[in-house]
Amino acid sequence: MSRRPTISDVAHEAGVSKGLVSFVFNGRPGVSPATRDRILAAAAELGWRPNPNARSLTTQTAYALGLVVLRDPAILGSDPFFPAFISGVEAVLSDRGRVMLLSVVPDEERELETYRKLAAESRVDGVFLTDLRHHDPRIALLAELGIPAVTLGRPDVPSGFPVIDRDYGHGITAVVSRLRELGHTRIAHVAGDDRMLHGTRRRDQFAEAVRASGGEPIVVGADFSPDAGAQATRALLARDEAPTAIVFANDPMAIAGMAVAQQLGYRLPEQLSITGMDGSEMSQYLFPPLATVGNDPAEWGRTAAHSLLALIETGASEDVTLPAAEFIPRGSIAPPPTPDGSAVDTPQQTATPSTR
Amino acid sequence: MSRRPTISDVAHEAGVSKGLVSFVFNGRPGVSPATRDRILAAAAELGWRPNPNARSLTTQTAYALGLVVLRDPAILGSDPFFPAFISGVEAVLSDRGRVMLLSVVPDEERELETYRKLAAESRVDGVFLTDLRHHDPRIALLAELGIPAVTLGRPDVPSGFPVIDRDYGHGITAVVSRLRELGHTRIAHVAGDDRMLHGTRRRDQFAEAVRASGGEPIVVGADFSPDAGAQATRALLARDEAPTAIVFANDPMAIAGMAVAQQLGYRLPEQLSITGMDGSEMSQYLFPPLATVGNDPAEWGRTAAHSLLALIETGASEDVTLPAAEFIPRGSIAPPPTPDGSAVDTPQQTATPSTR
DNA sequence: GGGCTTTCCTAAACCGGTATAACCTTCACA
DNA sequence: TGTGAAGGTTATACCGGTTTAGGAAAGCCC
Repeated sequence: MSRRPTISDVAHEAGVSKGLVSFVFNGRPGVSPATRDRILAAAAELGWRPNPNARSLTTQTAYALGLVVLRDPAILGSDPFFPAFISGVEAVLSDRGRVMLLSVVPDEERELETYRKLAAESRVDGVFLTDLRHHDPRIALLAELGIPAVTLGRPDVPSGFPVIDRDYGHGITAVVSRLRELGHTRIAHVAGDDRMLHGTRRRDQFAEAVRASGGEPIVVGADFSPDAGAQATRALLARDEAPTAIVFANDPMAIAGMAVAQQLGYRLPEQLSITGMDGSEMSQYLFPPLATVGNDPAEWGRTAAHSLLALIETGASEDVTLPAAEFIPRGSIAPPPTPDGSAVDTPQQTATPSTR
Repeated sequence: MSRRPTISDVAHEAGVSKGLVSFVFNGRPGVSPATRDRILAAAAELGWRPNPNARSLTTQTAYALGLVVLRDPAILGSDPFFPAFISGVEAVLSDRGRVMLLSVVPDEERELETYRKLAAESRVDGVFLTDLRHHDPRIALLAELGIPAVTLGRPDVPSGFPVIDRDYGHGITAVVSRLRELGHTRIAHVAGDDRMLHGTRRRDQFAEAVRASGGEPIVVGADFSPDAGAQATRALLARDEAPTAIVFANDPMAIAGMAVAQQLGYRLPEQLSITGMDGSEMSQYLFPPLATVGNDPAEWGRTAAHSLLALIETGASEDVTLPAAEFIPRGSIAPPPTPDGSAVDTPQQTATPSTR
């Protein structure tokens, strides 16, 4: 209804000048305790809070952090990372007087344009860089624009920004070890998007883990989407020597892969072991429950937010390493089918008569 | 590196006063075409864009819209609605000079506090109200704060805000009809969160559809989370007269429900039909593919954004009805098991010997 | 008691825009 | 030829804060 109170209203109410009110709210010394209390009381009574837009003008601070998500809208919904990541960021921001500005863009051109716009309009004090790509153009752009940033993962280009990272290879190695222990020799990987750093890294870590255990990695490319995951699974299972275990680069692909295998008549996990990555909430509610590698997006969010705020407020730029990713074993893995038993129990044969 | 250009820089560069530059960028008449071009050229050369913070001061506009999401962080990740909704909103906003401000809060207290803060700080010009609850306190609060809003769904309390809605009952009725056609008589519903309007509405629409077709609805409460969906499914299948079809109030619960049934030894869909709601991307990549009711969150986003902008910019407040929700039939439904066949093929019996 | 700090406070400029009143030309018209 | 209107432009106040310079009052010292 009535106009929002301003600093002048508070000053008038407390019988002081605007400047003093500002001093109090910025915790600056040189205000007597008595007046301080009077000002705080006046502000509380009027329900006044400093207007960040006005503050921005003089402080050259936007009181906001940005997140620009480049996503094919089609596969956006199946990715469980962002909502949890954002809630982690928010948990930190809510007490720090900053808000989060979110943008979802369909392609790289719009993405870079969005950063330029945020910069030109002084909308944000810093940004989170997620889903790092190879030779990611955002790093140089943000450096040029002078916008502070933190990267989720270590870029493959020179970057002065703090890095938040986690040893994900640890979990991947554990997956492969466990599968080898169970007796699997033909272990395949359905990889994520090759343009993304964590797509190829997970692929490399998988390959390395398999080789380290004396095996020969089988890898087929995909892009983190359930659709690609399903196609890759179909291709793998159509091979002469089909793998007995498939390690998917994320949970949505693994879920789609499980469905493809089941449709082909595979009994899971007896005839095919499957694992996912990223430890989505859904994974434990599948049948069989999906073994996966934990990731904790909310922890990424909290940590990234702390780092970014530290960088902005104090200039402190320190890399943070999150705890190594842990393998979460569940019912979707088992020993491979025995070679002799496979004759009577070939999945494709039992599958053929099925109705769909 | 160098200071961001200001309107004065542009004015100086073009050899005119600040006012004229402002006129040009606000599309006001009374500027000669020649000067107009000169000003635009100068602005382009300097890469200048009006600073929204500064504009806010005089225009009393924040150039931002807000979305406050109240979510138990634990179930945040499994909900595919928000990412797609946001991308729909963004598609509209990106050309309109406004950004989206996102907040994720863990409880109602923080939620309301967040709205108050956004208002007191003039952070947003309007907000989206999603996940409407019974007697939703946000409606009155926003009216009191004077913040424009649009609601996704029709509130059960007096509200002057525009309503974006979709006849979801249409899809639910289609689901029930189809199941009845197939011969199901014991059709159950695993309901969503009772505190949410769409939780109870879907439940009511289900019950009504079943009764209209001459049946007796079976309903068990849940809360949209996979965990609750799994528990509800277990409870239903443990009944003496277990349902032959289960209609879940959203896809994540349906996925969890499918897993529970499969774990109990049910062959899907022959022995149990299952449907979801909200038409998530994942649903089609399951086995069997999950029949569901479409929803198109991105369309909600685009529409809500248009409505909210119209309300803010022109005061136009018109309700919008999206196309009725359509049933998406898929492989997860089939005729119920025949009563005679059920003796030899009782799920629990074949399940018992299974290893886990 | 005069000079010097210190403490507490105010006035005013400033941030980068918008909005308004006023000004100067130019031109049409009587 | 004087007058008024229209078109194009500038000067300036203002939005709601922060920041700086400076001033009044009180305290300290010798």
